[in-house]
Amino acid sequence: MTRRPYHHGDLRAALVEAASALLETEGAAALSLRRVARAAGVSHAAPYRHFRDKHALLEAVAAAGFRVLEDRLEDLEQRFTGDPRRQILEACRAYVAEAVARPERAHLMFGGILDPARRSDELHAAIEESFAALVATVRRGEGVLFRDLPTRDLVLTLWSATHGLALLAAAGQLHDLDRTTDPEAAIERVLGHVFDGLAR
Amino acid sequence: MTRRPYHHGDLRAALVEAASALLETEGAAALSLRRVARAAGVSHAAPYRHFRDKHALLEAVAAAGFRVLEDRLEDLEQRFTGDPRRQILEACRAYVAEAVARPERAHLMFGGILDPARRSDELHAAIEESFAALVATVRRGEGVLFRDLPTRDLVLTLWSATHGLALLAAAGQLHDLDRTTDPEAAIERVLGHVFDGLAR
DNA sequence: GACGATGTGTTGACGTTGTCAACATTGAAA
DNA sequence: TTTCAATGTTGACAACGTCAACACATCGTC
Repeated sequence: MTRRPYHHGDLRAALVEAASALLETEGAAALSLRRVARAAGVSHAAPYRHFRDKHALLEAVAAAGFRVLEDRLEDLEQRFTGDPRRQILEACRAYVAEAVARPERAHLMFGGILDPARRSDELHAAIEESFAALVATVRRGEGVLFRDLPTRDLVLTLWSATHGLALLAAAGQLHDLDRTTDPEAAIERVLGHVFDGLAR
Repeated sequence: MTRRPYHHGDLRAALVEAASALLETEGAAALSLRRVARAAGVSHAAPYRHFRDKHALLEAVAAAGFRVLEDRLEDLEQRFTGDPRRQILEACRAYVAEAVARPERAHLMFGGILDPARRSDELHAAIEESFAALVATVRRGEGVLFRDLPTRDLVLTLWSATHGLALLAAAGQLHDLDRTTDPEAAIERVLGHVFDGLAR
C-alpha cells in the first residue's frame, strides 16, 4: 500500500527534513538548495522534481512549523479539558518554547524571508489551521475568564504579547533589555499581567 | 555635465541609503551588494572599502533603523512632557507605525537575518540606546500610571505586546486572523487592555 | 514478455553573487 | 614636489539558483 518512489524513497520529505536541520544548525544565510540536496544524498538539481524553486522548499519548512504549533495547541485541549485558563497559558508557553527551541524556523515562519504574495496552498492551509486552533483556544476562555470583549480583542491582545515575547526571545533580544531574563519566567509574568487586563 | 569625481565624497552613507531603499522596494532576497554598489554609482567592489562584508552593510542599515526609533521616542518626550500616559501610548504607536512603514527593515532589525554573534559596535550601541529610550519612556509612568511592579515587568509586558503587533503587522499576518483589522486600530485596543492589566 | 509513457534523478551549462588580490587614482601630509 | 594612505576599479574565483538535455526505473497496456 505504501507507494514508494523509486530511488530515494521519499525525497520530498527528506529534503524538508534536511533543510530544517541545516536551517537550525547553520542559519538561514548558509542554507542553500545545493547543500540541502547534498545532505539528502542527491544531485544539486534533484530538488526541482519536488519543489518549484528554493522559495517553495522554504515554504514547506515553514508549513511544517505551523503544523507543529497546531498539534501542540490541540494536544493541550486534550490534556487540560475543562480548564481553559490552563489551556491558554500553556498554549502561550508552547508558542514561546517553540520559537526558542527553533529560532531560525520561527523567523522563517514569521519573519520577512518568505514572500506572502507567493504563498503555496500548503503553507496557506497550515497557517489558517494553526491560527484557527489559536482562536479556538482563546474562545474557550470567553465568558469564563475574560471580560465581555470582542473575540478579536482577546485574541489580538494575547497573541501580540505572546508573539512579541517569542520573537524577542528567539532573536536573543531579551538580553538587550535585561541580561537575567529567561523566556520561561518572562512569559509567565507577561501573561499574568495581560490576563489581568482582560479578566472579568 | 557634472563629471563624477573618482572619489565619491561620502560613499559609506550613500551605500547605506541605497541599501535601505533597495531593501524596501525589492525585498531582502533581491538585495545584493553588487546592486547596492550599482545604485550608488560605484564598482562592485567599492563597498569593501567601507564595510568588511555584506553583513556589515546590513548591520549599518539596521542600526539606522534603531536610531530612528530612538529619535521618535525622544521626540515624544519633548512633545508630551508631563503626560507619561500619552508618551507611552504614542511610543508604542510609533513603534508599530515604523514597522508597518518599513517592514523589510523591521525584519532586518528584529528577524533572523543578522547574526547576533557578529554585531558591530555601531549596531550594538544603536540597540542599547534605543532600548534605553524605551525603558526611560516606560519609567516615566511608574508610580503614576502603573501598579507597583518591577520596571522589568512593565517594560517586558508593554514591549512584548507592541513588538508582537508590530511584527505581525509588518509580516501581513494580521490579515490571517481577521481581514478587516488595521494596525492603527489594533494597537489602540491592544494597548488599552494591556494598560488595564498594569494600571494601579 | 515487450514497450513506450511517465515520474524521478543526473549532468552540464548559464548568469549572478560575495569576496579577494592586484592595480589605479586621488588629496593631503611631509 | 614628493610620498603615502585612503579610496575606487578591474578581473578572477568558487558557490549559488535555475534550466535544458539526458538517463533510468517503474507501470499500464498490448
